[in-house]
Amino acid sequence: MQSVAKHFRITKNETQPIATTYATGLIIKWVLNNMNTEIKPIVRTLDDIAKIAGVSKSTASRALNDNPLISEKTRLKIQKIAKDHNFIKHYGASSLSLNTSNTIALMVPKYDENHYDLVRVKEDPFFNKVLAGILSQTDLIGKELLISSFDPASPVKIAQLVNSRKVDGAIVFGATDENEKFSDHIPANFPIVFWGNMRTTTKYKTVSGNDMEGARLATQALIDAGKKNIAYIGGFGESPEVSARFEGYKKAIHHLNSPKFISGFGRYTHQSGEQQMRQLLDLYPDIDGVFAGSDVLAMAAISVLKQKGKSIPENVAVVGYDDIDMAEFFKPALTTISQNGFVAGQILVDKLISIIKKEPDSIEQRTYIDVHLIRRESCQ
Amino acid sequence: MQSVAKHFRITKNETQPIATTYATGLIIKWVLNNMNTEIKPIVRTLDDIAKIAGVSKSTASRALNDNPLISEKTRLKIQKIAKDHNFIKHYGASSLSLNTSNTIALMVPKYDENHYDLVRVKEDPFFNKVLAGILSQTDLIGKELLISSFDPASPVKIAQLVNSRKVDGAIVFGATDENEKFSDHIPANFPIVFWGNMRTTTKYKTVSGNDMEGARLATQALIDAGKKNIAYIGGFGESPEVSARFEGYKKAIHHLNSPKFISGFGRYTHQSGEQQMRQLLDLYPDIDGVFAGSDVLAMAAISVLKQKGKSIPENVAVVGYDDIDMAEFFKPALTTISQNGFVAGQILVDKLISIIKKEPDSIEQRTYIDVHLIRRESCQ
DNA sequence: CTGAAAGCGCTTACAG
DNA sequence: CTGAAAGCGCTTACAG
Repeated sequence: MQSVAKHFRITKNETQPIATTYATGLIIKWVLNNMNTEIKPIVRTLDDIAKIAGVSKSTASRALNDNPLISEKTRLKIQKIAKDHNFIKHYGASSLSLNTSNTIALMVPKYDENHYDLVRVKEDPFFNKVLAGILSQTDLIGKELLISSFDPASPVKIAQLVNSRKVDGAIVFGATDENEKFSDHIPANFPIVFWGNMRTTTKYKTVSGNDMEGARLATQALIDAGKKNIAYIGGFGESPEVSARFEGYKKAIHHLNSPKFISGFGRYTHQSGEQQMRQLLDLYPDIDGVFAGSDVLAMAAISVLKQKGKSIPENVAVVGYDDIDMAEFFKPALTTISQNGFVAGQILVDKLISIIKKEPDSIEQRTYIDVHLIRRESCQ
Repeated sequence: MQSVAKHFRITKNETQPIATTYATGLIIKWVLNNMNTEIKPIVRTLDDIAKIAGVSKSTASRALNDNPLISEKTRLKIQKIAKDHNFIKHYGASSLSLNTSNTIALMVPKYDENHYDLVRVKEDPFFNKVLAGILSQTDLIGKELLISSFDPASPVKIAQLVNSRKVDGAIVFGATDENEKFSDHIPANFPIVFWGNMRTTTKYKTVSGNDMEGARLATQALIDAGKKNIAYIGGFGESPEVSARFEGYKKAIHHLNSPKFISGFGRYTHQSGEQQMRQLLDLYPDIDGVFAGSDVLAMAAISVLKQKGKSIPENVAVVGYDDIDMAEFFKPALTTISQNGFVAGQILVDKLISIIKKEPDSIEQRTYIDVHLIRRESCQ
């Protein structure tokens, strides 16, 4: 059935069977450690451990799993043997027997709507923070993390990964649309949690930033700084996040003056930010405040404003969004909205675990992470 | 043995056994789809598929694995049945039988030497690019990726993950020291590849940037721009990368003048860059060129130089390293060294797979990824 | 080209 | 508190 090679666990060096001896019922496999000719037996399976300890593999299994049925003496003895032999059990066998993987998946979009390959992973600094939070939390609770890309146009891969029992559930990034593809392949009670606001009210559980509130805070900061003609750049319909930021801006501004805004099509690029700011200044030369939907856009806007001879924040105050690392060191340092991505990652893991464990009481449909205004030079 | 719940694959909705019928030897499990009361049978195992197709599970297994023994007619029939029933095989069972995981690990350091938790994941934009390259390549060759943190002081976790057969091998980030811990737990022929230069000549296989050559190119660009008093900031011993960059600088400069450098202790922070630049100007006021070991340091240096009334690049030219996204939009746009992290990720995967497959001919001990000079305003 | 059977290495209900 | 045995769902050498 299996090849001979299979009987030798990868160990310190190229394993090489030299002799097979039967002693006290235990098959001892000797291996030539070809670096320093040190010879050591290989312990591969629970059965090997059991035979060394002189117990059954049932007992060995229970001992290693801290099953209270086993006496402390026996348990400690077996655990010591396992440790001394660097025994580690076969994950696949465990997973087959228990029908659980002890692993969750992080699914990242292979393409976004503009077909940029893995752009979220490659270019979004916020992704790093969330990933770090997810990793930290999975580590804390003793789970492993699989990371995999998927095509938002055919999310069946997510369902397959769970159905194969390779993972117990999935955190899904960057799917902002609950399209038919999702609804068709993935039921509402599937062990899955989304990062981000969905474009439509969705049946799936989500964790997201509070974009509306963040945008309101940002705009309010401009109002509090005494600004009266406050514009918005960053688009208003491309994604739920963008829509929510635009709504937050309008909410804060409605009693002041009519909204001044420019739609930023496509991505949140520096180039687009410069172009939007120029158009805005042409249309409304009396602007004295700008809320930009991202820090990159804010920096682009500031560079245009400076070119036009405006001083920041005296003539025009600017507030960004995201609090990227650069925001602090930009001249002028950027006032912006910060969301704790690390905490978001931790919450995503906890929420997914609750869903997997079916703890309906503790699972809210929508979880929002806090937003904070970081006040720096560009608006104070 | 197993609970009843185990017999119901997670499916469109909360699974709920309604009746168990025995028909033509096939146990048909009916499930009430409680959203729309649609009723559908569940196909969980190869055996189920085999019975529907009227073949043995041996044949079903071979057909789904495209085994050429099976006739095309039978194969297509079985594959269609599997597809129609959204059948996906149990990963753990497959893994146990084949003793392979079809998965590789990406190990990231939980702590660096200064005990910053997951700083690499959280703050290194280059990590994103490498991760995207790794993901893209594992996807291409049909492997999955597990990402896990480890404590560099006890890398036994890496060996355990491989020995449990949860992964077939590992890409290790951010371990720049081959300390005894590594040597003790992980043999030279272990299926593992490191990102980065090791501090000492190591027995392990590595992929890394060509830091010496990058630094030489950067310094040469300053020389080519006619600069004579070229300084270096960025430290010279903290890590192999930093050492190599310092060496590259010295190599390019040796015929020109005596090296001028400041050690940057600790992390490559903006604050540290400003401090180093101030010290350097105090010591050598006649500096006309600066090679900074990172773009962040270069930006910090430029901000200090501007404060001191220097114009860039006329009075002092500056070259950075990394080509972070911001480098292009900084004023002045930064001349810098670029390494293709995405390609590095792809190479890491290919190299690890070669190691796993034991293709000694095609595996070089050290692989260096290309470095390029990106010429922008700060040095031209 | 196909099938019956053994095996992969765990876990655990059952019996003692 | 411990063990023999069955079972998890695959794969494949062997026999036909």
